[in-house]
Amino acid sequence: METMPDFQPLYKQVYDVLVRRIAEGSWQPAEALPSEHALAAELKVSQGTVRKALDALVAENLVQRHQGKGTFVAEHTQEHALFRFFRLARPNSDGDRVIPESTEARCKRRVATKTEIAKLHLKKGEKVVEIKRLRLIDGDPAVSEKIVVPLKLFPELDHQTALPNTLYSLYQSVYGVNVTVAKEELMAVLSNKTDEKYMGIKSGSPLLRVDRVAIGIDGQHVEWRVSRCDTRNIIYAIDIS
Amino acid sequence: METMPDFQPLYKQVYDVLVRRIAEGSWQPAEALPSEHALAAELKVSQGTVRKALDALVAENLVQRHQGKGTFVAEHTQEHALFRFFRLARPNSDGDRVIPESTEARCKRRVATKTEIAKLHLKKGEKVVEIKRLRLIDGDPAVSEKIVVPLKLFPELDHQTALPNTLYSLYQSVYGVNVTVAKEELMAVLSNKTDEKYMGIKSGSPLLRVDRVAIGIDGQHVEWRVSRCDTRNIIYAIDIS
DNA sequence: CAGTGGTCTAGACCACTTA
DNA sequence: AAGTGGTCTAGACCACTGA
Repeated sequence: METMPDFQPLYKQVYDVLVRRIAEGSWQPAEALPSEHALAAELKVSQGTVRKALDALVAENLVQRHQGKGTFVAEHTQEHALFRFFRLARPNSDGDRVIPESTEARCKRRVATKTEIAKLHLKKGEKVVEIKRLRLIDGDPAVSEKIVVPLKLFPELDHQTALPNTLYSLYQSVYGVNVTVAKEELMAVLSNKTDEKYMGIKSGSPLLRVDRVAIGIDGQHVEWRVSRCDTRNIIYAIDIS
Repeated sequence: METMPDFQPLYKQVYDVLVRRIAEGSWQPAEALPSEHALAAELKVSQGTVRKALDALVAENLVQRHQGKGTFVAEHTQEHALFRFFRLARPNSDGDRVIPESTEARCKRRVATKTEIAKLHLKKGEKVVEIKRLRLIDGDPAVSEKIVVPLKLFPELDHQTALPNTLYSLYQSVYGVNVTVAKEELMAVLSNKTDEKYMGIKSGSPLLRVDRVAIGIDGQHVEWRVSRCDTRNIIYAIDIS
């Protein structure tokens, strides 16, 4: 194991190499990495050490292993890591998550408000794109979303045709922005005239207000999102473990 | 490694043994387990196998390792893992958690209702202890709690003098019950007469209702708890990462 | 210094997949 | 049958703690 400039554990070095290669796209999502033995031989370490590095990658959901088949770059574009950020479930569904279907969005481009400047760490006068849309569950209005993102991160986002049901995959594929972390604040509020108009809810009904700031891989504040949920149709489910 | 009735991997068997011993209280919280070598010798497996079992225990926060010192049963009695289960924060506090102080509790012992039988996986006619109490933040009512636990897990709980602010440490220290996992469902509701009476809230105000089932180390359903939060005083904060 | 956890190896064998 | 990941070992050495 010659040439060891750093003072990292070996498996950590192997881990770093693999992360870099995956980030560079050396292996396409859903295609297989070299076998553990092959990597061990190439990197001049033992299979156990490669294995430990891969364990970490699996824990972070960057790769998936399938016994007898191989190790694959995870495509967490779909389903997968998505449910980390969408924690809604039908009432009495024992926590099985659902993502309510979204309807046509209304987009606006404008200067950021004071609140938005604070939430997204913007400069005064910076522009944002605001997206409003409704989500349905079984055809009934369940969630109204207001999404605000910095225009500079997502140029022309407001001119995108047909926004996907979950924006985070669009952020990643079109703009190269990876949302990795989010901070949410939940509170109960009463529905107002707007809710009444768009969601068809009696005003004065209770709504669950979810205020989320999504944060990117470099710590940038990527998105501010306020969801107002009618918890008769959908609840917010959390597994603490 | 004789006598191997099951078909579990060795490290999993070791893991199970250790979990059982921790659950039985063979080692008190905050005291050290035998060393990896000692466990390996006793259980007739290699140190690496013990290590892998311990890795799993660490991942679940049941034990903590300290290089050079030893491996310790986690005491998530204090501060520590406690905030895993108490995710309340002051509004605009940037997610810094607080645990509102609890006031005098009202205890009752009675037969479980249908809902409680379902939530806690009880048998018909089984007895439960119901605890109701209010939590204050800066002297103002913030959360009302209804806690229901099986009497058989916590005999005489209703006669305990002075329940602690956080019950989970009592469950652990007095009854040897470790809460490791919880499932929560959040929804918005309107306050009712009872809320009005105890929390001094106008009826018709929005409340955040948190429905939690706490689950023990062996998967037992340990506690059902419904908290009703006045989110003007306190919000529910989540870090997704 | 002895004792603990942390890393690493080389090689063995098992379980699963695919051809 | 060959190739993959999954488990397991015995023993080595390193890094940290505390007497």
